[in-house]
Amino acid sequence: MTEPRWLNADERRAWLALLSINTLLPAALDNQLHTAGKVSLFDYNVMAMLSEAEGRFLPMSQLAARTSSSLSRLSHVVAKLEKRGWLERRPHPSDARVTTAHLSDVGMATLEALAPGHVEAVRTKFLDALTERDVNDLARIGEKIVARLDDDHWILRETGSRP
Amino acid sequence: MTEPRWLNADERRAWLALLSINTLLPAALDNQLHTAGKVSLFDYNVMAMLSEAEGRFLPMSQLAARTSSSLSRLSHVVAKLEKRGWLERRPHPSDARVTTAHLSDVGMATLEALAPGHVEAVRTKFLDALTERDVNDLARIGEKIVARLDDDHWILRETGSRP
DNA sequence: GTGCGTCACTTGAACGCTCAACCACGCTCT
DNA sequence: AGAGCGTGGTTGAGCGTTCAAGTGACGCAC
Repeated sequence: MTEPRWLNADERRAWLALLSINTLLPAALDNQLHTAGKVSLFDYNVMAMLSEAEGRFLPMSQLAARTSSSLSRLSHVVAKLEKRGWLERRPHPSDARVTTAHLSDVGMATLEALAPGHVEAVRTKFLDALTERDVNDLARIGEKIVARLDDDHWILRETGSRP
Repeated sequence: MTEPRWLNADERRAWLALLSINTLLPAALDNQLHTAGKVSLFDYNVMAMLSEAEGRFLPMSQLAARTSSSLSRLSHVVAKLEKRGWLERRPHPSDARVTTAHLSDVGMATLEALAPGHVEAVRTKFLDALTERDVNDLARIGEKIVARLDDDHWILRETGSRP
């Protein structure tokens, strides 16, 4: 058994910072969304991903991929959002195994009402701290990390421009 | 009501990557720690922070600061770890309001047994994807974000990286 | 020295997430 | 046609987290 390679100063700084961001940033954004409309960051993201999809619907498994979540977690959340009338589940016409989640008009309206405040929060809690170069570096580094965690994550193929 | 400033391409890339990392990285590390010793990443961090403190103890509120957690969350977790014999809570000698959490010898031994595997996982899941320059950039950018979220976070004093 | 606000926690209930089990369907192979 | 396997999704139990409320203790004002 060989001696483990402990972290050096920079590695430790990077890791501790990421760990803190990891708990503080979602908490801050969750907070804003929850006071604005009783929605969690994850809920918001589920609806946002649907709103950007062709026809505003996606199979559950694709939606899970886009939100980096397990199918189980997504299933529970979609059930909750469906009860609120923001989503609807329908069987897939040609493959009876798949369920598609559709964003309803009410859901879309809710999302549009929430979006400006949310984007503003993303800026004030996060992006405003960074220079243009920082943002660019972070995108590059972040995508490297994502690739390491899931080498065919949808992010790595995508080219969009909205939240 | 003015038009919200939507995210540009790089901002969106950075934000989506961070969002994914945020769910994938803790999941991966939690997983390793849980199979190695039925411990969560947060549990591990609580013990690690205590192990690095003078005398291996800290007041609850300072421990909460070092783990970026709420006092409530910490209180529940410390109760759990205390039941396992890894921690002990004692009243502060001069201020009866504060409780100090002490890492026990058993807790320290557990931590030391877990540490090599955990550090290895931090490397393989995360640091190994990055060059030396990436790590440096990430530390710099990460600390900026932390500062924006909590302007006197302990991390920012520890590494002496502020004016 | 007596209020009164604040501080440092703790608690319990409600809610969310994870994990393992399960079901139904489709595909392939024989 | 049927067995077996993989895929897509759901469910419920157990556990973890959050939120709001509560408990003492300190400290300052008067």
